[in-house]
Amino acid sequence: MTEKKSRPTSNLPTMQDVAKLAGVSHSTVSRVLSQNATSIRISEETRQKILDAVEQLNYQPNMIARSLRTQHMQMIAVMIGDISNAFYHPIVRGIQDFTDQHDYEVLISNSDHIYEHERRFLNASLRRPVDGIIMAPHCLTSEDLDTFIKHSRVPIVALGAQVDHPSIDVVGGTSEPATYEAVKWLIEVKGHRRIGFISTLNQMPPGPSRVRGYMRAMEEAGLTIEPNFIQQGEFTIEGGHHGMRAFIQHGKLPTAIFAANSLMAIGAILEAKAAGLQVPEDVGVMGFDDIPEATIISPPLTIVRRDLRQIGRQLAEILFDRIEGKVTGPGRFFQSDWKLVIRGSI
Amino acid sequence: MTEKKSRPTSNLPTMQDVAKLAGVSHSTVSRVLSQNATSIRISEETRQKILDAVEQLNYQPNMIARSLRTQHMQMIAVMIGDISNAFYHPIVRGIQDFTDQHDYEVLISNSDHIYEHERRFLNASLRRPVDGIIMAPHCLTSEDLDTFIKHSRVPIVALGAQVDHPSIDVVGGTSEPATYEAVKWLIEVKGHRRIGFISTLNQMPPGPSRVRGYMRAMEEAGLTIEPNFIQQGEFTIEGGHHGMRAFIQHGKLPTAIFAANSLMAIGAILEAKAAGLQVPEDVGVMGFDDIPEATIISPPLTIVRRDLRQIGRQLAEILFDRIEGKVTGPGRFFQSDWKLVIRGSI
DNA sequence: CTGAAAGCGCTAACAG
DNA sequence: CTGTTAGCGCTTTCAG
Repeated sequence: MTEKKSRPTSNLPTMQDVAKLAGVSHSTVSRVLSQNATSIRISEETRQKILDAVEQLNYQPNMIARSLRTQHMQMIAVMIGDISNAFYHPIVRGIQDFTDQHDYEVLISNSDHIYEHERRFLNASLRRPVDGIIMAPHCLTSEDLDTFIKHSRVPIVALGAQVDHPSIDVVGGTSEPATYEAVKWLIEVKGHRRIGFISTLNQMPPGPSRVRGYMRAMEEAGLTIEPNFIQQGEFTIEGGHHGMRAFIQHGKLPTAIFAANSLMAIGAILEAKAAGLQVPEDVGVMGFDDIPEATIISPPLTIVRRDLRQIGRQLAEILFDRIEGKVTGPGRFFQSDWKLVIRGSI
Repeated sequence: MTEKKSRPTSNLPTMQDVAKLAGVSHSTVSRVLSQNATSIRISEETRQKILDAVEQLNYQPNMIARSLRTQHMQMIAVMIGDISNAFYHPIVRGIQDFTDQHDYEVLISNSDHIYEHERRFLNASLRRPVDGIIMAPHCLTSEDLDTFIKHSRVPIVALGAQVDHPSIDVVGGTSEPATYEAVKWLIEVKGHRRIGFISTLNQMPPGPSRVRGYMRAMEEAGLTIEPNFIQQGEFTIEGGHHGMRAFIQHGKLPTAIFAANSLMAIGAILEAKAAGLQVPEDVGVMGFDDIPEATIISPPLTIVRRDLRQIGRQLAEILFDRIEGKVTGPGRFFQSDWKLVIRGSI
């Protein structure tokens, strides 16, 4: 009844309110507030009036309206596999280190390594146009990505070497060489000859590359990979349980087991200990990636370490190169560093 | 040069494109696409034409434009303390269980328990108007929240009993009673009399409530809390190291130590073992909240368990009650359930 | 049942 | 230096 204007969709002050209070036009307010280095200058007097009004009303520009106009959201979307997996935490942190500095927001999705979720993520990023995408794709085919790219110009950076698309930047490529080096170290330095491997056996990254690294090292050393040397397990603690159980049931235990990630390695150790085995005396275990759990488990896990937070920062940096137009052209590839961290588990 | 229209801000098809292709007006397209149960009906023929055009162009409505119009984003903001803390993972998952179903997006921020970050979060939620907020506030004062609420109608649900604001829903209230029960159990069932406690000593939740629960149980049992029984430590593994080290250096070790969260409990166990102590023989340790690390550590941790994923779902549900207008009025309070899970560490 | 037209709040020419 | 104006892409009256 007392309403005068149309529906007051929100009680937030708008630029108009600020303008009215300051006695100027809304575009002047806009100019003061978005002080992009346009050579235009505003008289110190009006500027101050406006700033006062802003203060008084606690005005905050509406990002939706701004986005609609400028066609960018100040927001990137990040798809990780699983928020519960500590592997992703430093990566997300690294990304946020960067986006915080650039005043961008981060939308996080879990794919759970499910194809449908990965597709949904892509579509959501289309509908709610984000300025860039960082993803750790697992199931997405090159075609999916292709279709997406055709429909949208949003730059994408992928984590993991598996995405093979000419206009997607990729950070990764550590899986094969790092696994190779690690297994080689197991053979040459630690003297193991019967080395087992736990990984998923499907085609989803990073399983295949790590298996390849393992096989290359074994073959180069002239070691035979016995049929039961490669056991199946998901990239979780349970996967590790499962893999180790399979080894134990087979009877002829390898002397060392390389697990394709550290969660599996931990599961494997837990399972071995539960079965009354000593680690590393009866069987050594090695993992991939340094997660906090690696030093909680006893014995602490020997692992391949990458600087995950740095990788996160790098992902963001690479993405922003494109968002800001500093880089155009075909997708680039960045290989991460890694090193062995030797602890007690092998 | 070949451009006809103004700048093609994006190559995404718009509703106009669909309309043109289908030979109708864009408002008709809108009506077909946002099939809100308005009694208005569209002829099956036009509808099909439009749907075909949508399909052909792979059209996805632009959420920014829609949001500007409808004044809601289909998005909620979640502020957690720290993405690396496993405590938050099932909570975030629970929230996403709910939002996925309702087709809402989730914006995640870490506060790192830093006041400035918490304020920034609130302001960001104002600028980019989200439809609702779920937060685990640590440093924010009631005044901060008050100011925020005055400026915005966005509903807020807080995790933890510490927020005392009449229009914020709260889920929590487990800290004091659960700690009390746990310590009581330590005394009555396990027969401990010298029980230590590790927590932060500042006023930031959930420290104080847990300390209170501990003190109440001790006092009720007529047990004296010796000066060195309460040790300082952050809510991290390092905090636990630190606390346990303090106990050890003091010489007179309690027989049992309750750590205000499980990360600290793990740090404490690690430190005790490093010092050559046996857990639980020399000193028992108990934690708060069931995180995966609790069963990786040896001995596995005895803890207070809450159904964190369920709490996440509940948070979202409570929030949506308000987003959808099903609930209005003063803030409600929801107490979570908990129970003791007895494992090897005490 | 469908089209025309009016904005949501903001930015960015274009005039003055 | 500042105001006027024209949209960004969509939803939603209001006419027809």
